[in-house]
Amino acid sequence: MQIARVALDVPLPQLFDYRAEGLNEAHLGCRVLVPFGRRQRVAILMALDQHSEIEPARLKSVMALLDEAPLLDSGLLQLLTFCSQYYQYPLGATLFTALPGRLRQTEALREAMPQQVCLTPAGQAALAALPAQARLQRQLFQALQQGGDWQVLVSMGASAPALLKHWLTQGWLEPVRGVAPELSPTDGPTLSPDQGHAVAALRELGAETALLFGITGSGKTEVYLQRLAEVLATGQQGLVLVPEINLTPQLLQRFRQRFPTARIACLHSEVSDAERAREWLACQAGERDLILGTRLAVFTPLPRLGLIVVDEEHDASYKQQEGLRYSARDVAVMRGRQAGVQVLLGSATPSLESWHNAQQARYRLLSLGQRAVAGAQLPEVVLLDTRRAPLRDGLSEALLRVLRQQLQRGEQSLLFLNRRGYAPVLFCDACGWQASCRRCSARLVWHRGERRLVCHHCGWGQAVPQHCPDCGNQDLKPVGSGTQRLEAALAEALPEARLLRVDRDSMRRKGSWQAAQQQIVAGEADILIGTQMLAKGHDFPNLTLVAVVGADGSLYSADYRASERLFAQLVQVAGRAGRADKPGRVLVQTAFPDHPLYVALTRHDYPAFAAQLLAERAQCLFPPLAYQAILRAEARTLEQALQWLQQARQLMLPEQAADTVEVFEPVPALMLRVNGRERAQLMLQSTTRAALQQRLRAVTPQLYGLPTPGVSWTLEVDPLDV
DNA sequence: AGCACGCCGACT
DNA sequence: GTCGGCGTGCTC
Repeated sequence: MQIARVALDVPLPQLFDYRAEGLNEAHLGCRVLVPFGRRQRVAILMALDQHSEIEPARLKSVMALLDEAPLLDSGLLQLLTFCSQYYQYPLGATLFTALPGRLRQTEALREAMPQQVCLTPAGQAALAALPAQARLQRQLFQALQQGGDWQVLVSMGASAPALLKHWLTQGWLEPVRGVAPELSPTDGPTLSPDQGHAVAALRELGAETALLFGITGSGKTEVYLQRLAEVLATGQQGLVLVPEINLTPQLLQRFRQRFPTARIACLHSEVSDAERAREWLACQAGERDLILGTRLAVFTPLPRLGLIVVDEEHDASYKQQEGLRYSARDVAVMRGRQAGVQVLLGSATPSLESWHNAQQARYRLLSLGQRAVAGAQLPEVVLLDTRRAPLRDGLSEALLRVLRQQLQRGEQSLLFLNRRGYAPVLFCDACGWQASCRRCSARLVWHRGERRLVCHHCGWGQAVPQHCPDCGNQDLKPVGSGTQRLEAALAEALPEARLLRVDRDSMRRKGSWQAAQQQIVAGEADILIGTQMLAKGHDFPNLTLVAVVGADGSLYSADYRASERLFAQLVQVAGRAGRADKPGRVLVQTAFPDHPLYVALTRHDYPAFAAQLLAERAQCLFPPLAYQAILRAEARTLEQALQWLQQARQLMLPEQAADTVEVFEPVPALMLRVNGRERAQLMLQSTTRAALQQRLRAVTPQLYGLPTPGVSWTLEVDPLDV
């Protein structure tokens, strides 16, 4: 009896056995339909065997084979199996996260329709003598003489879809395999010496990982383009990952210009399900040359993969924060190693992980020192010491003065504050009460425009109270500033300035971000007030000043990664100031002008800052000098969560004292309550990745056996937030 | 994750 | 007397 071992999209750490006839090794990686519980589910065939541990009476049979050829090739299966192990996430659930939604479900199993079809010789023969009254058929036949676009053909008549499908099954039509066009990249600009050197080095490097370290404006993208051109020219596929969908349109445009004949796939979460499935299949069939996408694109099947680029590799959005908690950057490196292709990580402020790897010569470090455009200079960074200057609504007089000058000169300014709302705290002077969320251990943020207090963690909101609920005091004070308060303060201080606030609240409506960008480029705003959203990648030619306020909060945060992130953010937003012909300036309002982070920032010296952070991390034994995994539990009460973790800890403790994995005591989470559930966590740490992995492999299967009364838990390997 | 089964409160 | 709450257990 033949046994099919299949993976299902369930959070269970095992595979399931079914009886199966007529399957062979060539079907591994194909989808099958199986009965599971009371329903039928799609599964992926992982192995064939003659024996099963399951007693024969309990074995059900595979109902159908859903694919002729494997949906996941052996390389991807291997990569995903590795991910499942590394991230301690069930194999079935891991495989299914790599599939586009359309290909995961029982319904919508409809064959993805081809984009282009043509008549086969058999079709020519069979359809040549159509009766005159079969008008639609004759029309279709006529149209098909030159080969046809499926969408166009289908819309030629009401019964056209059915007819065409019938002809396909008869073998009278066949999908046109996309023919790889001659790839003739249009000439790029002349490379700077640094760029030229980097491209040459990458060409020699072979299947290794390189870290391209280049300051803003040094032309990292041009290096990617050159390398991609070389890869495409040999008929291979290039995979380019970007952190956010916001960044894809402009990069896509640049790719289109440079590679006008390349077939480009765009894969990110805003592409519709149907489209994503279609593009995914086209990539798999080798009918796409260049793949541009966000983190999920790292799992795209690419039979001719030749190069992986990870742009802005330090960006936290490469980390998935739910389900399979993978880092697309790390998976990309893994995939490159496994597929024998080069991986190119690029950043102006590399993650400490990657920087450390480069220092250890695990990655090849390539630096782009100067700005690529001749004459362009780095913006001057000036610190505004606020220790003696009084702030009004978070703004110093010195800053207002500079903004006024900008106005007079007719140049744009950007005021950067990474905090939405009017004020992050609403405070009662009389009794010390603060507005806080009922469901989370977080303070409510006052949104003045909406006249509401909003929790930024669970979204819960309430009207602003007229008086203190504890003591009745009517004078509740906003403490601290968000973008709304800055906007209000500026409107008062600089009434003639045209202000534009750009944050998640003001850009909620679809298309408003695009409209805002046009407005900015058209010079219809003098001062932009914005969060993170404004920091990334957008070039506004008339923007010559970036002012940063409220950054100090991240300097002495409990989160040891906060300063690393702050530095990256400031470098990024500073990069918005000034372009080729207009020098830019960056002002940072701070009470700690001597802080090494700011000193490094004024000197544009990432390496010095990174060296200092690495020294700190080494001293405290934090990543990247240690490897971590975190086990989180949430329950109705903290006690339940802690108790469950305590049990888990007993399972996880080392068997021999000499083991190098530390299992810390469970502790309440920094954000104790979210959404009415209380959370606790337990940290595992080791100085070697192998030891940590070994322990996890030995121990996580047992976690599934632990009774979980009212407790839900997750395990995260290489967590970013601890 | 689904989806059953199973045992206790407010409703036609 | 039932409808339905979600606690517990299973899926080859």
